[in-house]
Amino acid sequence: MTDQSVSSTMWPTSNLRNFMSLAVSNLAPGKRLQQKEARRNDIIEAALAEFASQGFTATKLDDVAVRAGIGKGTIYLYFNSKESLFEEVVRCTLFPGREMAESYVEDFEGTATELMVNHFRFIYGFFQNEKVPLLLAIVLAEAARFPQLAQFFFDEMIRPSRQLIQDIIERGIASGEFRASASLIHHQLLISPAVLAAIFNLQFHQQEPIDFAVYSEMHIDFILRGLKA
Amino acid sequence: MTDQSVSSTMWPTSNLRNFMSLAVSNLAPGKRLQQKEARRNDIIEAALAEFASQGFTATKLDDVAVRAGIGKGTIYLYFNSKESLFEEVVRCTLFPGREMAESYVEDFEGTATELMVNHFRFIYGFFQNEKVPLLLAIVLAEAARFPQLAQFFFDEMIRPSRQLIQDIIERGIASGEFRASASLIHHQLLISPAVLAAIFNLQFHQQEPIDFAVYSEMHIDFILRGLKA
Amino acid sequence: MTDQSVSSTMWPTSNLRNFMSLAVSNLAPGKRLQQKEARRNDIIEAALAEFASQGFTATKLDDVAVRAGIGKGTIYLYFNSKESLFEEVVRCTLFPGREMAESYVEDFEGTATELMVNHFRFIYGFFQNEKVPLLLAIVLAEAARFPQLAQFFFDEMIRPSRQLIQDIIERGIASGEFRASASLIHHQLLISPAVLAAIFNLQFHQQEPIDFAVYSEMHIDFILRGLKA
Amino acid sequence: MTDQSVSSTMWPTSNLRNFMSLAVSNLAPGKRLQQKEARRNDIIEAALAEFASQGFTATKLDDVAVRAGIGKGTIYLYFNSKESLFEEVVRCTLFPGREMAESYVEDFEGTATELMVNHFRFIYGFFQNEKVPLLLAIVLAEAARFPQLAQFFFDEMIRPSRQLIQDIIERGIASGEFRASASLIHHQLLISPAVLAAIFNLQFHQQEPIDFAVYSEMHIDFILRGLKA
DNA sequence: CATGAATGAGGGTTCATTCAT
DNA sequence: TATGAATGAACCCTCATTCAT
Repeated sequence: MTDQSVSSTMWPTSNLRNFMSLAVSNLAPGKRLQQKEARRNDIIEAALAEFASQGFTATKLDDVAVRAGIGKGTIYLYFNSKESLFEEVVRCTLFPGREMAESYVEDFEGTATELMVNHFRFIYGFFQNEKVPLLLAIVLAEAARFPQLAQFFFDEMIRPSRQLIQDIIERGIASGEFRASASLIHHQLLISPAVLAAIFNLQFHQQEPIDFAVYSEMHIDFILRGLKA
Repeated sequence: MTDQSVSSTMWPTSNLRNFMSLAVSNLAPGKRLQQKEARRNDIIEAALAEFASQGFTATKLDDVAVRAGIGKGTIYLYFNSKESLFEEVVRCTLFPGREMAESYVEDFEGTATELMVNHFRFIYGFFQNEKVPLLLAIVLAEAARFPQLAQFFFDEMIRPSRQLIQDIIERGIASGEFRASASLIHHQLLISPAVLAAIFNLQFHQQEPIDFAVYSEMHIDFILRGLKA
Repeated sequence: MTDQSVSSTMWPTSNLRNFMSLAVSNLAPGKRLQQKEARRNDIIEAALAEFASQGFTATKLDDVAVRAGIGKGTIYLYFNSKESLFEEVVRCTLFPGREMAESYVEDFEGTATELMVNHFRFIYGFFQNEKVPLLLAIVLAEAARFPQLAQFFFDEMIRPSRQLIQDIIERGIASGEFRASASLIHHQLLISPAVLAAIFNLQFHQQEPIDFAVYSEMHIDFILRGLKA
Repeated sequence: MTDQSVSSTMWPTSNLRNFMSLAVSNLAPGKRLQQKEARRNDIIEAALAEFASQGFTATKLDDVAVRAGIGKGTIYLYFNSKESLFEEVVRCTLFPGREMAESYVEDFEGTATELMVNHFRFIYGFFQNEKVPLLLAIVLAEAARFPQLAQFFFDEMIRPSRQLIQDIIERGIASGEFRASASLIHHQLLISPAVLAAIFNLQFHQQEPIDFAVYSEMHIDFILRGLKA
């Protein structure tokens, strides 16, 4: 195996599922505001579930309302439209992962190899939350007709994700762990197998589920083989 | 470098665009049947264009009919529903690529390395047809709501695609070109970067188009690094 | 009385009600087209009834469809929106009157006084069709929020109406029947009592209906007093 | 000319704009009641502005509340429904004009001609307040669907208005200024040009605004010609 | 008294599907 | 066989009205 040296600092993937609720429920000034915030979260959570199972267009706001246990019109007290609700769902679901990854990479002090390994383990952990790949699939499929969403997704998710990986690669090149030509590698080369596997696992799990534990380690091993000096 | 040794037998990517029309216009018994077949193809081609640019739900059968130059009701003489039309479109668009790839791999007589290189060059050539990645994106996003389509897609596209790659890998292991442990590699590890890059190139080409010529060679190089003995 | 000299050529007000149907049912090429045309008229007639009794905003297209004996969606085969349907209703209801008046004035060969008298008798006859004043009231009330309609109404109804009256006045001045300063008179000064009386008669007929026969002659007499040399 | 003899006692049109506020702020028993009354006026004023610019149906109570600087629910502490609020707005906007006109006519001691002239000058001054004609237009258009409003409007505005004009006419006949047959003249004959001109000026001012100063004097002149002995 | 969050019926509009011609 | 007019269910969104705080 190539990933021998991988060490200590593992990602606590177990609590990834609580990202969203943690992220939104800040301290609230008054009781009224607190409730409003809670209600807003209810809607986002219900919408997430509906979008994930129905796709964007096929999702009915009625169903979102029913699932959230509120009236149909209430949604419009919190969001301007179905589309902006979807954007919020994407934001709330995907942002926490990005932020955690960013701060982890920044603070990490081990070797680049270790960091790369841990970063991808984190990614796989994040994708375990089945909503994430579903949203990714929806965005990938419908981005063309929602330019605003496409821009937002590119700026806030794709670009930062690329930056992280490039940073890690640069660090590895500087330390002599990775080959110099690795700086040219497009980050999609590295991350695509994780994204697609997550999506496939959802959409085709009836046909043939992928064993993420095995798949992810093989992927990481493959990456290290491709990068090593 | 790993990618220099690639040789001779290149794919004639230039005529990839004609796949579909070729694939569908099979021999027809009588003249009447021939016309029916032609009409059916017109519809599929028109539907492909619409599905590709609008997505599944947003595509209107009116527009398909207009583009095909026929009446709206005529579509229902050839297809039972919008959904089954979509399935046919997927089938007709993706099958030819599979079949060409299969016969190519079967007949190839060079090294496994060469074959792998050419196979992926073919895949990238096939994905150049911009309809293909869009259909993939749609299938990936909506598979959950079209179980029949998901099953068909898995059986007819994913499984054969995996088989091909595994065959090539086995051949390379047998010849000593690839490491023995490569037989365990999931084919998605190898193919995902091509699929996702194609989709990204469509949905985010406004943000940052990928140079396929560069990307594909880098991808192939990366694969060979990961597989080599 | 001032209107003594009024003579012969009276307006056949009795058939004013048939304007619309006459105006639209042109000869139709094929049977299919004929039916489409008929259906279109059905919708306009139903819409006229609904708009007249409910006003623009309060009119439900469901009700229009029910009254026309068709499905709700059918309306959109003939009109782009509720607003454009309303425009068509206005056009079909008010145009015939304008055109008849124009050709009558042009062809008339008697004195200006006679012409003025007959013109206003025609106007009162036209307003007997109770739909007309109702549409006028709606336009007057909602024009501000439908600029397109306002423009159309001004160009096609108000301006031509003014032109007719000014023509008659000029003719009377030339013949010495009317005072020279009458050329400065705004046409609204002359026509407003007819318009408002028609509207009042509809909206307040429960309170105190106006006897049009008496009112119109008094109005005409008043006009002649104000114009005479 | 007929309009030169108009004399002295002109209407102080300058302060017509303050009618409304004056009219509503009656003396209030206690301080609490005074505040309630003030709040009520705020709502009416805000509603007037909204109704005038949006029409009845298009006016949103949210906007009224925002404009009044109060909560949305508060409106229902003062009015039973949107409709009754509208009635109150009409009442408060149109009443003051009626009352001022009535007392002016009653107290006037000059000739009937002078009185008629001044009365119409007052009317035109009153209509300068752009809210008035808009409310008139709305009432005219929607009276059929608000029978209660129609009745109120007829009793409180139309009938008194007619009475005033008939009084002036009678006075003129008695003094020999007006022809005897003038007693039969319907008051709408005289007042319609003012009403419609005001409405037209609002709804079609983009197309062709009417110069009220000129128009009103021509109208008055026309009336005197029609009435004179 | 005052608030404003919550409601849910209802409207305009779309579009897959049907069927008479 | 082919058509395209007709349908009507469904969806997003609005807003007058209510009521717990």
